[in-house]
Amino acid sequence: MNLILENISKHINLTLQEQELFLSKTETHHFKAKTILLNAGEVCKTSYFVNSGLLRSFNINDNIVEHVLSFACSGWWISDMYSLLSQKPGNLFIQVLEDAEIVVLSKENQEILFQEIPKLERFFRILTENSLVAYQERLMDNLSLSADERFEKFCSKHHDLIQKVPQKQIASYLGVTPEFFSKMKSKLLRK
Amino acid sequence: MNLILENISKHINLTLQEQELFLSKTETHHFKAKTILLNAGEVCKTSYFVNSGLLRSFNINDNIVEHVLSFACSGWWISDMYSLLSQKPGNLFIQVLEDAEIVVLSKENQEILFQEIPKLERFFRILTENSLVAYQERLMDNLSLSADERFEKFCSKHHDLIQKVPQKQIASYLGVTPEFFSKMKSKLLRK
DNA sequence: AAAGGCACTTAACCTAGATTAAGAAAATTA
DNA sequence: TAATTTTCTTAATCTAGGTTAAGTGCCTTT
Repeated sequence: MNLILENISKHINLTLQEQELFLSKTETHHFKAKTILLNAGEVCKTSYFVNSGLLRSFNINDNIVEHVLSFACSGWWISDMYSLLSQKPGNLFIQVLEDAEIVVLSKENQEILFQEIPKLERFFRILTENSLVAYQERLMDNLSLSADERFEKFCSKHHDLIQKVPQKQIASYLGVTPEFFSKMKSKLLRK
Repeated sequence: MNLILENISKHINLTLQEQELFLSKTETHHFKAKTILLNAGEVCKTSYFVNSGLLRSFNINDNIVEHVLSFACSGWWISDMYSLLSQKPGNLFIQVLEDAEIVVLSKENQEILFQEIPKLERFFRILTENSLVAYQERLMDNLSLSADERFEKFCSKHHDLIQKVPQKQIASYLGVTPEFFSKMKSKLLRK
């Protein structure tokens, strides 16, 4: 079965016609690793759902330091919510880290779908709620935990990503430098 | 006009009957400063909308250090989203900082309202979206800005709160100790 | 009005994590 | 396959921000 429909069906029930309508408003594309799907400074027009492969969103500070906001692998959505909602230029990049099959949903079509299938409003509300809770927790972790603790939590929560993501990007996600991350990791391994 | 209805009308249009129905499902209460509305470990059953006064949510680390997740003054909602959504015990406290008039909306009634007035689903989706965007930005700020920079940003964004909130709590919100905050503040004033 | 407790300040000292730099290993590309 | 670029490691040094502690002033509560 289709991954994105499976995903939706966890929260709301769509009829077969609604499922077809939904899919007809999306496009599925393949992208090579390193492809930039969204540049900082652009207005974000789409949400991306990952069928396979791996993506990340990040910004660049003072044209030097990258900070990873999120990773997205199979079954996850990714976008620049600020820019998508406000339709103003954002400061996030969205990049493919591993060759990926992506379902693309434009903002226009999303709004059409909200009209046609009001239940979808509920689905995206729930998605957004879960995302909000996750960001609140991550913020509190950054306020209250040491780098070690954040790393351990990341490991237990995102075991799948650790194999795939270059560690400098995990470092960035956790809020430490690659050098410190390396030091920390070898310290933890020695135990 | 009623503040909460005014608030809602910025995003969706309710008929007079719908407005009445909405209000009939809420309760308005007065609370004294220092009142705890929600304790860590409890399951959160309600959202709070602030008509007047000031609230905060925070957690306590290792039974010692408080970390402020959010403030809420007139016109803002506050709750423990994790606990409210999952109906599991949360780890946030919600506390009144200044005598407050609060509109209380129970989860049950919120769900009844979603049935009766499906448009409300849109309203709460938008609220949640805006909140998500704000937390993403705050997280990125914590990853990429120095304490000074976060403080300046806080000042320009929440000028109203600076007068009202004890500075040790602003320090906690920014992720620094009260001692360091005091040092930082006097350094900035000397300029 | 006194007493006790908070909130804030200041200062000395400490440490988690940053910076710089240089080499080794792995992955891309030609 | 070699050449080139990235990623990762290690180590020395540095600093933003933490900790501890002592003192001041301001609310509460009685």
